[in-house]
Amino acid sequence: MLLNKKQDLASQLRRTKILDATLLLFSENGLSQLRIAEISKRSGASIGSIYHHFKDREGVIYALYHDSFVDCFEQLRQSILEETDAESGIKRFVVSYLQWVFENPAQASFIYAASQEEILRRHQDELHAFKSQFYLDIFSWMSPFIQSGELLALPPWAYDAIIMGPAHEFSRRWLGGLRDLSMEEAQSIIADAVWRAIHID
Amino acid sequence: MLLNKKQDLASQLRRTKILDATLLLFSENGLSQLRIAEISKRSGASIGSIYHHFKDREGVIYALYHDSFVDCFEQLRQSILEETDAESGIKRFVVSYLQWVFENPAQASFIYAASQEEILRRHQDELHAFKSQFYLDIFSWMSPFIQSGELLALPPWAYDAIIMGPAHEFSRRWLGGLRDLSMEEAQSIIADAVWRAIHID
DNA sequence: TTTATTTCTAGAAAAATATTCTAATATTAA
DNA sequence: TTAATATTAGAATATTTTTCTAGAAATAAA
Repeated sequence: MLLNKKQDLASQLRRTKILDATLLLFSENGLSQLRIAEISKRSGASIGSIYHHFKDREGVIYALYHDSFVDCFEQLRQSILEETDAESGIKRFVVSYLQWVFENPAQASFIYAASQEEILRRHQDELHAFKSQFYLDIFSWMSPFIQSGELLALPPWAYDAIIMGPAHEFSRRWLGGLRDLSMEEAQSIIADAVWRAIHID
Repeated sequence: MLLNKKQDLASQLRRTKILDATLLLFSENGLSQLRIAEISKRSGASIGSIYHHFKDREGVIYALYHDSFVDCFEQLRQSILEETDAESGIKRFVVSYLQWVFENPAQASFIYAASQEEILRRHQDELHAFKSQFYLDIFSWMSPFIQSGELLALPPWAYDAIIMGPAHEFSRRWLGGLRDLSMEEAQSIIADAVWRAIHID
């Protein structure tokens, strides 16, 4: 009753076209120059249609943020869960994130740009729920290694800062104009550094 | 001929009042809700006066970004240069940054928010010059320790990611609503982690 | 099938906001 | 004292977002 109706498909397609145009325009001119009228022109959707599907400008931005975000997190979650020892898992996590950035630079830039906006406050609860589940999964993977003394025992917030901080910092710079830096080299250097920071000999 | 004229002082004062109001309004409603008309009301400066001093809305944002940025970097530069051994220096650097964030949360938030904007592209050269000088100073401090084998020899970009990444990641979260996390605890945990990541036994 | 209901589209009208412009005032230089 | 420059003020204009109304398309009900 809910799927595969003509309207659903058309609606989904329109939504996708709007978000595709949005990402493209963001890549060209940045978030603050993103204009509804431009999205309309570029996507072929009327202004009314955009507002119908996304409520307002922030709604468009949030939808694209959300989709990109979920895509990235799912890849990360899968990666780490495939590994069975601490060192491979932690390094794979870092490498996978950088790989996602490498493969999806526009989305990655968009996430960083949008995450600075207050937009997210409006959807705080939904985002928080998603992130919480994600961190739960990661934690339950790490937990045995913390118990066994392979990984440092730290307050929960510290893992994110120590494990993901360097990759985020590098990504922001790589995306922001330093794309000639080798992502492959960065993956190995940063993964090694994180491992030194987080494990116990 | 250039200093202490009545006009310079009054002008400086007005500029300061505009930027103070801007920071306050940003703290209350975020960057995207920052309105020139509001800044005018809050600061007592007319709209014309704001445009006279800052050219346009982005000009106001850039000026505040620049001032905050310089303040932070100067404190960091001083901190590390006061230290004479590798471990104290690296740890002091991380701790000082977190301390600056702790003491200037509004400015810190503003820097993170503004750094995502394309605004900075307009002033890229000026910013780049300032940052380059800063990194030169930091590098020349680190250099002997890299030579002597106390610190890892890495490509230049890697130091920033590894040393500052965790502090930035923590700061963003702390500023974004987790202010009950102990900054003191974070300083020690993160400084230790960075040291493990960057030194050679 | 016919009719009613809901979803979607279109773009003009309205509201919100940024920017420009002109005139007046204050300060500095000549 | 006079001319030139810097600053202020806020109305007028331009840009952009958002709302609104009407109609088309799809679905559900009869």
